Amino acid sequence: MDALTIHEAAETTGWSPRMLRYVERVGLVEPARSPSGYRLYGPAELQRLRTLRELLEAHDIGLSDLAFASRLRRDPVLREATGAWLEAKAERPDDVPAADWMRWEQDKHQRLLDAAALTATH
Amino acid sequence: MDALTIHEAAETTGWSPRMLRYVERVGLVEPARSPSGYRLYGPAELQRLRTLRELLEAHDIGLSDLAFASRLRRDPVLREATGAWLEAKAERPDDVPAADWMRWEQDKHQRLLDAAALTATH
DNA sequence: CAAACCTTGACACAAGTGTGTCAGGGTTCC
DNA sequence: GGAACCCTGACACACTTGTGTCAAGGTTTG
Repeated sequence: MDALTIHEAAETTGWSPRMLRYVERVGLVEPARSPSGYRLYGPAELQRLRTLRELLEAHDIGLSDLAFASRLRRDPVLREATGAWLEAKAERPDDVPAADWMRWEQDKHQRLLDAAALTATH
Repeated sequence: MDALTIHEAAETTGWSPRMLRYVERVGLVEPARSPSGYRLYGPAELQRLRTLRELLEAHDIGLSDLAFASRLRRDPVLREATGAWLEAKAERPDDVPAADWMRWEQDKHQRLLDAAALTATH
């Protein structure tokens, strides 16, 4: 099979072995393990590691930022709470007629329910 | 008018004056200024500061997390880039028939265009 | 005009992030 | 069976985040 060890994966992705372990602990790329516990990086993981590098460098963000984004998308309550707070900041009432606003609120609640249902279906 | 100085605002919101300046520098609550440069906190800012405290404590997140969430919602390119990366992680192909997938991709591009148009309209 | 505010800037410090290196001990492979 | 890998855990360091405190100087107000 075509799975690389951590040093090999480091070579082809540009990360250091140390950082591959760190990326794993942050929860962003978790490779399979061999019976004896060796990390095994398959083509999918290698690709994710390469795009991860590009993503971080292109936008000057950190692993923790991405971890938070991941949390945002997994936790609809958090997403709506932060969304609501930030939304108020950008709010310019004349931009949004009352009917649109109410429809938006309604949609938001629906989205919240949808998301909750999704995460509930394991 | 009913605008409070930084110490008064600190009293009624539970933040310290030091932290109110920090919150401002992070870009989350930016009070008006008096002609001589004093910060003036109106009812809107006070309310935002209180809900900000609740939000941070309720979800155990930091100011920087919220700042990143703000950046996410202002920058559609960043949003789609992070979204695409994280999406791949949760991906389970059997959950998503090809037709749905293509529709989703199409919607995503439309959303990206919409968002870009929105931010472009100043 | 002096007390009691306000401003910015700096020093300080704990905790978290990102990264290297090294130690002690298991695994693979020629 | 020894070289060359792998594992976890720890020490170390720089930088960021979140806070407090203090200094030097402007503002407001009794």
